[in-house]
Amino acid sequence: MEQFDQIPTQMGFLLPFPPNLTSSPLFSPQYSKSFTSITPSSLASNELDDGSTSNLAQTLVAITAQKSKHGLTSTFGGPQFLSLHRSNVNPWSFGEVTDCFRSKRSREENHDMGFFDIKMKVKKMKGRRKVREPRFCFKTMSDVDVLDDGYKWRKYGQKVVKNTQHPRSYYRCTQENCRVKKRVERLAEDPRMVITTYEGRHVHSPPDLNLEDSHAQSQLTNFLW
DNA sequence: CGACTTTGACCGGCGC
DNA sequence: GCGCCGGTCAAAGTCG
Repeated sequence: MEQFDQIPTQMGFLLPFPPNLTSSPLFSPQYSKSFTSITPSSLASNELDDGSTSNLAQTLVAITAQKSKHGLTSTFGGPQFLSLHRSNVNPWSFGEVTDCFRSKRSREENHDMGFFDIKMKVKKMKGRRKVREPRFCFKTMSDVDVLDDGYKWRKYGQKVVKNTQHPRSYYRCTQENCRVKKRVERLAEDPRMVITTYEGRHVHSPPDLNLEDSHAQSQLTNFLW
């Protein structure tokens, strides 16, 4: 597999607070205050001590190291990332980001934020509470569907979702005892864009990457900013 | 022959 | 209660 050609040259992570964020139907002020942007210092200080952030950093380090290994410069952009889960400074006590897709209502009303809407599930489950793994998702401009993030994945399903012409693929980490999953699909409005959603935390380092490698770690900052 | 992909069936959550 | 839909399973197929 040609590893590195598969890394996208452009990566627009969700969601770098657009100015009109709070005016979106799905981003009422009481929702938007629940979000916290992730900064290099907050990552470093473990301020955002939750699974999604950790896993995001983990994956970014992996991808960055892959780029570094192949002598490529990072062109990843975006000033801020969004915490998608509960944390000390993100006291969104119950709820989760469920879908990083443009909402039906937004489509119908022809909102064009230039970003995706996030649909939030805020109601409680009946009876016992369902525990969901932390998630984060991002979109990339790429010819290939599956980005090489250093981990090994096994495909376990594919589904055509409603109102999209491209199927969604489901992958699981092949590492034993690691329950991380990811789904990959192409954006209906722009098939050049790939939406990747990670769910869960890896309980191991990428097979072909030593995360203790200080070089890889130091690349994270360059990668992000 | 093992690892991986494909694909139809199945299941559970959710909205009406 | 029913039907729709997304997510998962698992048997069969493919590949190296």
